[in-house]
Amino acid sequence: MASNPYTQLHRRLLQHYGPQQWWPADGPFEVMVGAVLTQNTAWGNVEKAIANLQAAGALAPEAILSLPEEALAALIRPSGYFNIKARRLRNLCQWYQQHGALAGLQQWETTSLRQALLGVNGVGPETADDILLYAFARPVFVIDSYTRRILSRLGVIQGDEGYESLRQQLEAAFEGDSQAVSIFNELHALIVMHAKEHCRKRPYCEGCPLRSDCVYGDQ
DNA sequence: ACCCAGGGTCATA
DNA sequence: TATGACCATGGG
Repeated sequence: MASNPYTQLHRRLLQHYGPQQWWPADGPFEVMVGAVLTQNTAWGNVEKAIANLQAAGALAPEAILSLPEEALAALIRPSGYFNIKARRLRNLCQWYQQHGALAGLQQWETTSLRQALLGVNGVGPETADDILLYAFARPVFVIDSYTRRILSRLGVIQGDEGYESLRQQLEAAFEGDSQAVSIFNELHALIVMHAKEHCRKRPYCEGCPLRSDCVYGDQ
């Protein structure tokens, strides 16, 4: 297996934090719901919203679609942007049902599935890739602001690359690796873990695997 | 009181 | 194509 800055980052983070076993959800559909709800939102708030949906028996596409949008919005209120996200959840559920739910969608090729997801209003690149990787186990790397930040700080990237460009760069680094899905799964999760559990609380991560490379905050 | 969080869309130039 | 406004709750 090739050694490059990305495989090294994966190794360093994995050794320090251990396997993350993402996505924190019960099944593919719940992954999809979480992917929409977590848009620009702290995960803790998403958990509350999902708990509300669960308690209301609304953690299924039919249930969500049968709910008045206003009622749906009320349930997901803790996750913020609740009016917009209620509409986005509905869009996603409609799309999901129209294409034969999980069984139907699983048969699509990754590229087609990605394009179709991006066609849903409210599903952008990152949300689509969350769903592809964590709900459909496709070898797609999720680029988020943390990834951009860390790679930029490590000097691996410029920082102003477009989403597609970055994604393909990351995926190329693991080209031919039969464990790509598993590695992409872990690396994205580890990057988020690293950002959440360590660097946000301290300017310099004491004992963190990125050491002095890891500087959060401005500049 | 301020800042940010596991983004995305839409209107404008 | 490239900015800017907007969406909104909750924790540090």
